[in-house]
Amino acid sequence: MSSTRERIVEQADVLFYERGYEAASLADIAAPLGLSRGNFYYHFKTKDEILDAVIDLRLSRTAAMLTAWEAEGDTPLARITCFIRILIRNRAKIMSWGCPVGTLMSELSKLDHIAQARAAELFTLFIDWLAVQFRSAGVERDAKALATHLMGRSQGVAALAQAFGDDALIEAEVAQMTDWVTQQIAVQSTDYS
Amino acid sequence: MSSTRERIVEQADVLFYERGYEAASLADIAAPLGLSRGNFYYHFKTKDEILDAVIDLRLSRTAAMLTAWEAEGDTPLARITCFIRILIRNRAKIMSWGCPVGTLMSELSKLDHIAQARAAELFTLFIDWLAVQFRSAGVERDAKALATHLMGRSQGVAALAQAFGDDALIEAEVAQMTDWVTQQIAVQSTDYS
DNA sequence: GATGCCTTAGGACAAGTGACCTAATCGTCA
DNA sequence: TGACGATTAGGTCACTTGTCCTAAGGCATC
Repeated sequence: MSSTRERIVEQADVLFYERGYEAASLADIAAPLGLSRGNFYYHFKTKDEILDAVIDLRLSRTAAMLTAWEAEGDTPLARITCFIRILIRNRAKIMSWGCPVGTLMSELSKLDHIAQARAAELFTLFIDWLAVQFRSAGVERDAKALATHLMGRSQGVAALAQAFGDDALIEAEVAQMTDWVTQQIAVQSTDYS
Repeated sequence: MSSTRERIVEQADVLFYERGYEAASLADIAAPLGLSRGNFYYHFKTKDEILDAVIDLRLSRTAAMLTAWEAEGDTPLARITCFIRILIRNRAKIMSWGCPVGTLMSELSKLDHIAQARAAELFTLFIDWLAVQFRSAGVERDAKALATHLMGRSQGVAALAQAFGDDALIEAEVAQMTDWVTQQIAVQSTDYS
């Protein structure tokens, strides 16, 4: 039983990603749902409220994905690899519309939108989780910096993939990122073990 | 003597960067120039034509900057460092509005805009130039891949800087990128010299 | 001074936007 | 069945958008 409100949020989530927040109109969201444009006001007072709900949805989905990765990988390296490999798993979407987190952040920054800070939490969610993984791999000191670095690397790959639509580029960079993580964990554990 | 057309393009360049292509209206561009909105039609038939002119402007400015770097640095490493350090030189703008190239590409992708391909040339310009530098440093084989990698790294740093507005993050990553380049050049020249 | 071209102002236009209201419909419970 | 609250459709509102037209201004040349 998906309520109308939930369906609106899910459709908005898709269109905000594929077209951008501003370019996606309420009519665009309403049409595929078979809803009239006007009754949005019952569920949401403004378009910004829909954006808030979309960010909430993404935050909870991201959190769920991260906990799923905890179970999926039995070593820190395996879990971090789950993160890296979303670039490959979602490569088709990324080549078309970029990273959902990065492109939203970018647009909200230019609009000076209030939701900017909440959208940045999506980044924080990933980075904090990665830092936990690095720490559990024995990297205590630079865990946060390594996590941020990895997040940046994946953002960069997404940006270039979107620009060039290049499959091979993604795979090459993913391989490099995996090597880098392996090396970081190895170096640190020999240093401190 | 800057013609009205040139002033329009320069103002559009700024606003397309700070607000985005769609969000920047013709009225926004006309107002600070003291021009009436209507007479844009004399210089440009459509808004898309203004975008083309802006991309032309950016392409020529980028090309000029790259040749300036050729003269500025006397070693490949010094020249590549010029590239890396634009992240620091433009850090205030980057933290507010991201990378001009990356954010434009991202927006045009979502709009399925025809100019997308031409905007990607901005990336190519940088990458080709970087590849030349790597080659002249003795790195023959992977020059293109290293150049692309470096471009991606800087895109990632810009994305995170925009999200978090963090000065230290930029400096730390810039230092890492410089180290990485030094290492790549050193490794290759010992391999092949 | 008169001619003619380059340039500009100002407004009109249809289309689309988010916001908002009201009347009607639906399902549920008494 | 009747009533009531939750939900929706349909339409209006003021506003902004890019596009486009027309009349007038500016300015050099003859």
